[in-house]
Amino acid sequence: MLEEEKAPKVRMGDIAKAAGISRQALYLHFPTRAELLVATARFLDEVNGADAKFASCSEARTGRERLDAFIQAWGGYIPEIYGVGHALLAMQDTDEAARAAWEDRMQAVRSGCRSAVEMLDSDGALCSELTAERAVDLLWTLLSVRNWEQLTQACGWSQAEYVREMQALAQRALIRTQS
Amino acid sequence: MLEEEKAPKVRMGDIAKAAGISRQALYLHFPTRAELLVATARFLDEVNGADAKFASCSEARTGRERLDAFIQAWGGYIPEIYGVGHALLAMQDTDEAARAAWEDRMQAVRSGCRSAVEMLDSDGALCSELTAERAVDLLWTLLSVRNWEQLTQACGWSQAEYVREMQALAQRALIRTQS
DNA sequence: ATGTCAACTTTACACAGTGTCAAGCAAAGG
DNA sequence: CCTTTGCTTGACACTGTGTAAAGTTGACAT
Repeated sequence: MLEEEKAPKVRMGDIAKAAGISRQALYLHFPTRAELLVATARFLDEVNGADAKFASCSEARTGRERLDAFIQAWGGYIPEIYGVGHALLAMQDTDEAARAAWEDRMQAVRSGCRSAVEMLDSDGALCSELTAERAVDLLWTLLSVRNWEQLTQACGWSQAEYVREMQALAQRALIRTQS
Repeated sequence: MLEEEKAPKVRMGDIAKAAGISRQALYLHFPTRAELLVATARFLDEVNGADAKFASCSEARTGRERLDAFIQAWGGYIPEIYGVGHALLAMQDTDEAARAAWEDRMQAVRSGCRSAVEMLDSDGALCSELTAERAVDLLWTLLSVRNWEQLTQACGWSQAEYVREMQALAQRALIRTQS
């Protein structure tokens, strides 16, 4: 349901109905809407084998390979959690639990960015205008779910285009030009 | 009030109280919360001389100058409308008027991006890996309010750093490397 | 002085969605 | 047979938006 266009408008009652139980029964399983969404996100991670996808990144031997692999993995992962993510993002301002849950996931992405940047740095491949920390900030921002949303939704990019262009952009943005 | 941290939580009653009138009187002036916010945005544009700031971009003689000038102008403009913008963004999913109003403003930004990219292109300075359209998509996304928010809030960049880094990034991202 | 109009006030209410609470029912299992 | 578990139904509190109606106040016109 969350993937069907209007994620934030899926109400507790809708979910209950779809599950074939009463709205109240839903509250016997999940204390709040936020926690239901968070649990859904965790469930999706498990089902989709999220860990495995990201594990393959650490096999990369150069920083550049790692950067590409990470963008591929994360970029391919976004659409799978976008439904839940969107719903969670929509309640950031009103719900502390939702904020914390999302923040947590984003910090995980950030540490993925950091790994790639550090590997680039130790290869001596990091763009000379950037410190490692600043490069992490930039990459992390480039790869935000909102940016994916804008590019694939508003700009009409396909998933494959997104990954390809983002890899190319990240290289121009972060990697020292050979000279 | 909108600039004070928790923009989306400013309610009609809060505004009325601050204005020294009753909540109902507010509805005599603005039919809905969304329209009040939109009117506020327009008002801020006027007060801050938004047009003038962007007009100076078109004086640039090279694409690169124009790119820098546009990022400077828009980047400097974001903090001025961020309060209202944030409140408007927060109600995108629930309020069609808010969505349309924001979309409208963002299309204006996009056309600023397009002007800069086209000038770069006609200078022959556009990165060879990019079509003009794709460059516009990228620049527009790079300069999103959400990205500004993430970099200045979550990453702790100062306004000056944001502008400087964004100009540098845009150059690496869009401009053909001299070779 | 009287009338009228505009801007506002107070009070009340409809509506949506979340979350709480309490009483009851039905099937499973010692 | 009795208890527990998982549910059901129904009612309700709360928040915030927006609507509606009746009353007040001051300015200004005749």
